[in-house]
Amino acid sequence: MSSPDRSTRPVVRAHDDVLGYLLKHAHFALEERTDAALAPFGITSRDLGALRVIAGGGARSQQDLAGVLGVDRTSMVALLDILERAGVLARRPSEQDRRRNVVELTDTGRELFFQAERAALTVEQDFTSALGANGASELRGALRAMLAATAH
Amino acid sequence: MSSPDRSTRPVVRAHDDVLGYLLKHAHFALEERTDAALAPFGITSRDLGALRVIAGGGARSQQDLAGVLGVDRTSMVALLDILERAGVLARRPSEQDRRRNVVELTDTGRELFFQAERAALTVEQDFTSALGANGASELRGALRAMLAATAH
DNA sequence: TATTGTTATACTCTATAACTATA
DNA sequence: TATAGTTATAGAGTATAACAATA
Repeated sequence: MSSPDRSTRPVVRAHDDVLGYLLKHAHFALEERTDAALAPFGITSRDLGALRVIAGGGARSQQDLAGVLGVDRTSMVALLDILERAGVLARRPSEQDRRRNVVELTDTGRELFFQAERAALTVEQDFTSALGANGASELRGALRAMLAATAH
Repeated sequence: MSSPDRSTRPVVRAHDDVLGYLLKHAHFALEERTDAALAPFGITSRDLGALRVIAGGGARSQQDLAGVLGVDRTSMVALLDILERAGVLARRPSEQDRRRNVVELTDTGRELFFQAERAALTVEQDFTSALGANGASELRGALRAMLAATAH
């Protein structure tokens, strides 16, 4: 009845109504905690992402790996340098195409990966504990659905 | 019976099982689309975030504003410089404390904000359209709940 | 002496271009 | 000629330190 403008033109949105804000800060908070949990292992959450792809056999070369991780191939070099120097992984030229580097985890690297992954998983579970039993998987499902629907 | 390891030590997770990956890419995709939709207005999604806080009256000084947005006060200067030069907002010394700058939207700035916000909202709605009627608000609720529970 | 806004500087991260070795 | 890895360089973004005005 009065103030029809209230419903026509909404008031300024609060921060936590803005999806971009929520996604950004949720990601930031989770990454912060994950990095803290991974610090004892001497790796970051980004390193763990690379190790996960390598461990899963999802990349046949450094360039593949860079593509999957969404980083430049030149950035990949330094990232692998550090992990190789730490004895976590090893590079060797591919036998099919000697221009390519096959990247593999060392034995200690594989062990490190599984321990670090377990630590990261614990952080995730703690992070989503407020969502209840099904909430976490529903959240993942929603995010997956959005990404799938908007993939160009 | 065979391969009990399969259930004890899970196989390497797929990318889209990792919450951090999902949050990061969802945020990135949304920001990309929002920035594209805001380009005709000459602002970015970060600018819009600042305009939203200013329009909502949620900051009493540049430092306040920087704090709310989670950026450094020195980074705030350049951001406001651009928007002020564009005639979107104006700075004036506070009457209570002349060290502080009160930041306010100009008339054209307020109009720009509402139009840009409407465009951003359309992008959000399109982005979450795969989630159905309640899905989007459930997603926001889940993200809000996580952030609230993990706020230190 | 402490604080706000500002500037100058340094540092990090990433992207671009050029080089090598292989194909 | 084209591609994979590497290196060197430059650019954007951000943080750190120092300065002027005000409290």
